[in-house]
Amino acid sequence: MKIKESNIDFENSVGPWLGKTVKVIEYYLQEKFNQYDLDLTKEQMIVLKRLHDKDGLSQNQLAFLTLRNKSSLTRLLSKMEKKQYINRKQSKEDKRINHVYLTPLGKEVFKRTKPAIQEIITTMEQHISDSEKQQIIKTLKKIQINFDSEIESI
Amino acid sequence: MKIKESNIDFENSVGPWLGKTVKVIEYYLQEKFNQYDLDLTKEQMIVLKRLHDKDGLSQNQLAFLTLRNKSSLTRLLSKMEKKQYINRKQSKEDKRINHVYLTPLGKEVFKRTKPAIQEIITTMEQHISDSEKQQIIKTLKKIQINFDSEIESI
DNA sequence: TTTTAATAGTTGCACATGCAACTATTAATA
DNA sequence: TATTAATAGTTGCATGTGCAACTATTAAAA
Repeated sequence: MKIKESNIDFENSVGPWLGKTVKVIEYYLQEKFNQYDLDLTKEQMIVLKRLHDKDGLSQNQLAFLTLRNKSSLTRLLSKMEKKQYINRKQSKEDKRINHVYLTPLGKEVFKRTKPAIQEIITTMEQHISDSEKQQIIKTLKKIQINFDSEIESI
Repeated sequence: MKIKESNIDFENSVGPWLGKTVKVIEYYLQEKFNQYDLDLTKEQMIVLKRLHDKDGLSQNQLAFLTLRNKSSLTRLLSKMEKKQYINRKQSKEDKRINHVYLTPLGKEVFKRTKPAIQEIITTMEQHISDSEKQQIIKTLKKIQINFDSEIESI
């Protein structure tokens, strides 16, 4: 008689599927950027996008919006500043704060990402209906909320 | 009269949702490992898991299975070897190949990850029905296939 | 008002990553 | 068999990451 094993069904859990999917997307994204001769990492693209939405954000706000540690953002910005995509300006009201602005070059580079991004979205969402798309987003939101409420309760 | 803008709906695309969800999961995962006093990164955990499934894999196979570059795996293994979780043995049939084995310590550490992993899965899948779970995995598979066929055709 | 907190950003440290060039070894071809 | 090509793994280089300690500045409390 075989005793039931209490093995964890890690493989059939959602986690690994998510992880792999994201890896595939990221790989393809970088590929596209290279095809379009964009001197840009996906992380830097996200920063450009946020600044395009709202220029002059503080580093803190930018770190929050792009879901990264402030130290990580500091270094990301340093590289982008060296490439002349952004610049920092110290706030006059509060000297602790740096406001971050897109340069004309930064704006132009962001504009040039658009067709690449569009292609990626098109590729990704092939054969996926609109309701299916809404459904997966709904589930992803649920997962995030599951963790959020868990983390807050610590 | 307002002309329709051809802006990309990046925000409502599935990509960013996936990215954020994975970030949240990874954060929580590392948190749990610390709680359980596991001297382990999530990447190292995945290697342990693969070796637990099949001991003695080559580095090449392991890199493929864990979805990473072989150079990245080399360094991951070096750290794990230093921590005595694994060891490399050169193949006698083909001296280019290293077989990777779990040490007793590695096995023990992997065993100790199980409750942590179980908690994460439980948290993650709260309020998510089984059919919903099957649905999201199905959609994720579709996305992967979308990219795979795109990449192959290059 | 002086002292103490909190906040914004930077830096050292350790980790993880992909690409391309490299070494050693094995397989394929001339 | 000698030469060439392919393969497995390592290393240099540049990138990105979080944590904790640090500086400078501002806000709050004694």
